[in-house]
Amino acid sequence: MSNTRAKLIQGALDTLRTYGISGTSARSIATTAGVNQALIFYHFGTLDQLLSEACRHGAEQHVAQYRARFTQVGSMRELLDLSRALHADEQADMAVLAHLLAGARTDPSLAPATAAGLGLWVEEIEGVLARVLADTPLAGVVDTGGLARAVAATFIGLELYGGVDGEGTARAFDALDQLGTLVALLEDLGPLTQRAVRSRLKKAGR
Amino acid sequence: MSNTRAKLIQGALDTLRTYGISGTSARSIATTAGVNQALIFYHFGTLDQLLSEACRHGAEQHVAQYRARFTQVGSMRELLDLSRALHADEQADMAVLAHLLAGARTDPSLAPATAAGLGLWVEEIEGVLARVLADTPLAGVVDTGGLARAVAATFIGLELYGGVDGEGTARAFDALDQLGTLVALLEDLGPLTQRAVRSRLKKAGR
DNA sequence: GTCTATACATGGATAGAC
DNA sequence: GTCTATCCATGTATAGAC
Repeated sequence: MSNTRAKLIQGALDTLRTYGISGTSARSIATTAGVNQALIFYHFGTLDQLLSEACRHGAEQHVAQYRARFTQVGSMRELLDLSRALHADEQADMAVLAHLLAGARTDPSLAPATAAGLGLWVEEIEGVLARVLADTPLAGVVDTGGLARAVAATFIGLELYGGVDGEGTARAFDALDQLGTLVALLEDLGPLTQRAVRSRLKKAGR
Repeated sequence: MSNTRAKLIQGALDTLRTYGISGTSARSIATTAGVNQALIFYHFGTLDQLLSEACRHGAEQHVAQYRARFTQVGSMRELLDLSRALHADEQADMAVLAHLLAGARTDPSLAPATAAGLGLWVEEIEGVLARVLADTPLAGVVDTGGLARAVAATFIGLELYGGVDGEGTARAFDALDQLGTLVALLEDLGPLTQRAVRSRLKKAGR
């Protein structure tokens, strides 16, 4: 792959993360990438297409980078630790996706790539949830795919919220930790209690 | 209050909700409001200030509109129902806040109003959580303020996610419903079990 | 308070030299 | 493939008539 293409894709990701969707333009990306602005249109045709390709590439890269850690997760506690690490990662991709989701409202051509990028994360999260929840009464009761989407959405929201209230965001993460502890307790229940909780969940479930 | 001011504030909210932050400009707002574009600067000075005032006004209005229903909530199940209603409300304010959060990255002058608007929702959610969780072992263990912020962030994320994947968003809401059922079960525990769960939570809590 | 007209900056995109 | 120069649309904001 051409060097300039790579620089532009990285520049697009950096610009989105740093300046948000409304601070992202062909000129600002070119400046960040240290590349002439006209090259965006030579290599990608339109700005949308650069952003779309950057989105796909960024998500693939970062998901691949975290895949090993995802597969290592075997408990609720480890999943919570990984979430904190993901949020602390300055290079993390969730902020990029958040701003592309916002941009997709004006520019629907961004929607497919954004949905696909988010989908990669959802897939990974779902795999972990299915594994971690398997030993709890929640297995078979809760839709892990839906829950994975909710978790991803929470990340998106927290990433944006962090931009205006860092302290509040930290408190939110702590609270989710505490809530996660509740689910973690389910892992330690004896088989008898497990079955009791499960039957009550199914009965109460809608 | 002047009629034109009101039209512009409503126009700003409608434009943000419909076209997102990158589709929101002085011209697009004026068109939506059916008002001359120059009047924005006569009445509000700058576009930022119109957006900030619209944010405050919108949040105040909608929170007030839902306050009665918030105070009626007495159980986890009722809280989940209210969440669905809030999301189904086309006029709802969360999408506006989501796009202002995205815009605040470029234009920091938007941050205070956005944080304040979100704060109104957080306050309301926190009140309900404190009430609903009081009868569960989570009381005193989980920080309701932090949890309220996490809930608000989830709404923000789901609102944006809904723009690119409506079906996925519906699944996410269903899954949260199912997870909420777990917490709802805690309300029905006998006092003895309550204390047992609580002590294990405190022991496991970080 | 409201309108028209306009100044001026920024943004997407292209032409054509190298 | 890359650069300079430029076209043209859109955006914020202001001046001045009404």
